Amino acid sequence: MIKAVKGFKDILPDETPYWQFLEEKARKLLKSFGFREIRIPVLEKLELFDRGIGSTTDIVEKEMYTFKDKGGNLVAMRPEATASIARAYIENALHLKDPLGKYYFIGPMFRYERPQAGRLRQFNQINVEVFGTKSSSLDAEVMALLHNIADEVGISDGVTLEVNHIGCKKCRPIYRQILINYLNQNREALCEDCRKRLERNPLRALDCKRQNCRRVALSAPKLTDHLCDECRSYFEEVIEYLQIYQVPHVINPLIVRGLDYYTGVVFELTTTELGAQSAVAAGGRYDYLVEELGGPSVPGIGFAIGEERAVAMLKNRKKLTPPAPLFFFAVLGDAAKKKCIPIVLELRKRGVYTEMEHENRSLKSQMRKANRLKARYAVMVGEDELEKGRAVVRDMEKKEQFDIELSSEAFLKLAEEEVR
RNA sequence: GUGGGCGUAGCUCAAUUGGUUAGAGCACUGGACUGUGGCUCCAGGGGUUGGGGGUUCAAGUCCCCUCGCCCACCCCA
Repeated sequence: MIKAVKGFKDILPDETPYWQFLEEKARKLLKSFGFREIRIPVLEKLELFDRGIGSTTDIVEKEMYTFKDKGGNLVAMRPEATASIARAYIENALHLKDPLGKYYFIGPMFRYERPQAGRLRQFNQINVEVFGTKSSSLDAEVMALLHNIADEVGISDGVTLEVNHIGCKKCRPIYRQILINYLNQNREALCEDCRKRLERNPLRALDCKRQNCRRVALSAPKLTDHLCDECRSYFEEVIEYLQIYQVPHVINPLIVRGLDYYTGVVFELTTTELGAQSAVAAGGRYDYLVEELGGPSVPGIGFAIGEERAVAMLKNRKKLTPPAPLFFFAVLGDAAKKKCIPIVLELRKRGVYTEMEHENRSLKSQMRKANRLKARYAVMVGEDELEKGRAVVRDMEKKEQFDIELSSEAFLKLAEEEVR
């Protein structure tokens, strides 16, 4: 048997209603917040992620699906969307055309990791990005959007929005040095990985999950205490605006992003419902990304929602089922079938979900199928009905039956009554 | 990449210290006065017990290898 590739999963029809629900709610809110959909390719030049995400990040170092195409170009399947969207923004000179710069994208990402609960090699994200504006109220608004999506989907009771500020080009290097000095003093207590991080990306030692490292991290100099005046007041404003936007949140000075392009405000939507994975969504400001990718000096902010994770939470609290037909046409014989097809077709054209039996099975088995599909009405048409030009309609819920004219008009009328 | 756990029917699971033709529930198909679902009853289809090798008179059960899945580390969405 040929099976799917490790870490790649089918999303079966029983599950897609949850995905549709999530995406519909998200799209609705995104639209009302003024975001427009953008669609980016799966494949990009490797260089984009190297420069965008950072060549020393875990994602780029060991998690990318990278290969040489037949033309000899080094390409990679996107491990995240922001770098691609920034590339599209630059390539299409959207900074000159689009006064808002608000985009969203829904699609799969690829990272070569060991799969486990809440973690796959192909996973889906809802990505939200704003280019061109740096403003504390906008930052709060973006988080408000995230909070509203969680709320609308019905999972906000299980999540916490954690916020932090990781400094700018000026103050981060200063803090970085202070942190390096502190970590060096506590070098003995750190795990091997964190000692490596010390050299390459000391901030990430702060969110190491090992006991000892956590202890060191907790008493480490706090980034928020070392922000420059500009960053500090900006962060204070963001927190103030979060209150005005009525977004529940906590400040967590240990939040760090794993991607190099983040600067300033960063945030995570976390939960305890997903095994070892805690982030349902995460994001932050990336004010130098566009410029670093060769574009104009344009700031940005965005976040990504992990759809699998959001869906898992949704499933924990809501039962969604596939749509059930309003009519199931149980036909006895070819003459009946031929008579019903135009009616079924007309109903479907009018948007009424209608099923019809195609195998010439017994009425009993057709009724069983109607029941299994949870059809509201079973419509029985056999020789008698053909003669009279009327169909027997059984209301499967009320267990009552009656007969109506065998015409699309009669069924449409019944369908309309059902809507009311 | 490193650990740990688990692989028996479509699904959830049984199968005494190794011991007859590997069972059950659910699901599926058909039937219970021939044109009526759900409940009940009856019957039926469906498994080279993940794969390979070994030990044994005898292996789902023990040993080895291999593959797969899950969980955790790590990392993150």
